[in-house]
Amino acid sequence: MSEPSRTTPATLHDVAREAGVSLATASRSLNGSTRRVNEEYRQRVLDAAAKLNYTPNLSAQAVARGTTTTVALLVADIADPYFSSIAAGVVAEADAEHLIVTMAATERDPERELELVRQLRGQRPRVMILAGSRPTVDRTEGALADELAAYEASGGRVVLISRNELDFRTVLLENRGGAERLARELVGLGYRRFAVVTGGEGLRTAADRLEGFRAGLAAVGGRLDDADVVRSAFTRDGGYDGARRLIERGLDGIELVFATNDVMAVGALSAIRDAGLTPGRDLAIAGFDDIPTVQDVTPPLTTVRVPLEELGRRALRLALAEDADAGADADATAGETAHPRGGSVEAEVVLRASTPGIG
Amino acid sequence: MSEPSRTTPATLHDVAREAGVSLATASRSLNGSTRRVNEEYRQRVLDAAAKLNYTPNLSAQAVARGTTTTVALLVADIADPYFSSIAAGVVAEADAEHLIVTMAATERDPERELELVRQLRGQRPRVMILAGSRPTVDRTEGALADELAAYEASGGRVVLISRNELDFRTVLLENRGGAERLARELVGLGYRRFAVVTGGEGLRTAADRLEGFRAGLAAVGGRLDDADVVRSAFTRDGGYDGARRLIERGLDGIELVFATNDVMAVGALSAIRDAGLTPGRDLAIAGFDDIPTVQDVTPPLTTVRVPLEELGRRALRLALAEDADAGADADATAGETAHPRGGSVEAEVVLRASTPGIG
DNA sequence: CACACTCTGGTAAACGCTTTCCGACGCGCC
DNA sequence: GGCGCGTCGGAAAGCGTTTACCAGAGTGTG
Repeated sequence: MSEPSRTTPATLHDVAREAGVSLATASRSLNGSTRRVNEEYRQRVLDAAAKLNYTPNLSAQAVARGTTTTVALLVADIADPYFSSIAAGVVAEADAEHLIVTMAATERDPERELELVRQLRGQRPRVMILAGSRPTVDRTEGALADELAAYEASGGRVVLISRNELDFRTVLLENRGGAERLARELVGLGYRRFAVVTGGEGLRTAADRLEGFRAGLAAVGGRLDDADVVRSAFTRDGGYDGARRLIERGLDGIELVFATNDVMAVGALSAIRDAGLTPGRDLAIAGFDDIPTVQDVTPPLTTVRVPLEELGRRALRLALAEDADAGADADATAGETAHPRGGSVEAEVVLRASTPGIG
Repeated sequence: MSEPSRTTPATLHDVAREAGVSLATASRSLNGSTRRVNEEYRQRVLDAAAKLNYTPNLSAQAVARGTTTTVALLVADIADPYFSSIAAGVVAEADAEHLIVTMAATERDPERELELVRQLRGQRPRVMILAGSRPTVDRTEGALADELAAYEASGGRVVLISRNELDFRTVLLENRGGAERLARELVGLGYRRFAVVTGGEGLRTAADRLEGFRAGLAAVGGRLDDADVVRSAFTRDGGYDGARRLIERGLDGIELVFATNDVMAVGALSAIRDAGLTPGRDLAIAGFDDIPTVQDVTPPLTTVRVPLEELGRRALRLALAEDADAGADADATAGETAHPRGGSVEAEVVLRASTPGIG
């Protein structure tokens, strides 16, 4: 019991010695090797490992096996409910697969994103998941694509979430379709004049949602003037700011403002209220994503539900599934054959009190 | 240009060969070694590395150096704004220190937490941060403590966030004090009869907040009957449920309900509204944490502001700082000497419309 | 009873790095 | 001109694993 509190963790070597077997046997007993080992030895090893509180050194295993159990996840902002929900999904699924996830935040900066990808590549993660879209035009895009391609060439798997601008496995969000249906439903409720508060710099996701919304309105006779599309940061404060500007400028008949994501919508909601208007009555509002919050604000927000956590799970599954998929030496002249897309996660319009029926 | 798209990432060996130098020189050129290397060689190595798109294999470095650049973060639930904000702080700080953070979710299950700690230990992370308290009484606590102690003995650093029940470095949240001041302020506004909706199973954080609240009330003559403390899950739905039960049972003079965290408060808010009451007027409500959402609900929630992201940053800084701190061989007979605490992050009462002045 | 198998332990060679140690070289000094 | 010293490349020994390969034992067959 006078354990001298050794300062370095037990190594496999220690376990082997303690159990009186060779390194190889110890290794074989402790992990799922194809080789069988005598039950007695096995037990001895297990006991020794328990006694020494042995944990395999993952780095060493990675080096020896030439493969890690890591998945890297890149999001724009961890505190944003959109991303944290996705992350929760990724982590949950990873856990089920005994994978470990490392996370980094791009802070919506393409340069930073590129930098992080480079850095994360050093981990040799099994898969790399990039969530959150980047500007539609962006001068680092080529570099990012190259970096990711190099990563895939070396056996890694890239999955993009809701950003189809690069040619990799992607789980798509039905941004366009969801927004289009939302537009139709809103017109069905009697709304005619719309405004949009959306993310700045042409984020792909925002652009798709806007486009879908436009298309939906066009189909059923809703009106959205270009002047009534205001751009701002893709955040809560951006939403607040956008709505404020809209109101200050004069609503001039606008009945409903569509914020291209819920955190913006929530900000917009507060802006509306702060302007002395009653959201829902004086000015209706709708968002996109269905983050948990929107059920608890007043009025609850009409939005387009996206199964965010499922999005994350799906992304990881897609990355892993393809391992089987890759199968034969698809390596050869695959050439132009696009990567298997992950299909699209469907979005569902959820009408709530923020867009009461009118007329 | 007929690059045959090699399938394995460039290794240091490749770089050395390409540059026409030895492994040692290549290694020395690419990382901050103490040894100087001839500028010409250095440049050759750098060029070769760039040309081959070389990224050092972090696992191999870890094995060779005997130390990683990883920090492990354990939270209860990634999608919960409380934890995701803390995580954002940890990640931000880690990034500044060129550390990589790996994240896992305990899902509020002590067994799972213990399991994760064991698993994560395999990574040999430089520091391990545990956020979120666990039940005050819990039969796995001893095991957890042992596991963490073993980890520290092997050179790792444990930091606990807002859970002082174990003897490790800790960033404390001023739960008790904050709640106490909140109670005083509320009584100052004219409230006398209180109820509390709090987390079940005796979570430490929840318990401290309740205790502080009680103490504050006691000091200034507020009334909180034991029967008016309802327990539920420490989540949004738990808050909803708790408030609902309270209301169904009959308010009987209760003027204000204090939810021991904001996500519960938000749930409670909805419950109040769903019960046909007007929050703030018929029943006031206050929370704790000041998560972003509470400014956007109606009415905005009175709460106790906690700088969550700072909490995360602080935790990591504490872990790293102590490296210097540990200094001499504090190893010896430190014995009862408590770990250096990280001090307490202060909490500030924020009064909002959900608790208007009365009387 | 020799022989070909199948099993299963152990030995040692990887894996991709870092770092210690050695030795070559250039320089200043007495 | 010999010698001590400082500088800097390279060879090689690790780091903690896994795994290819070998060897010995047991088993069934002709």
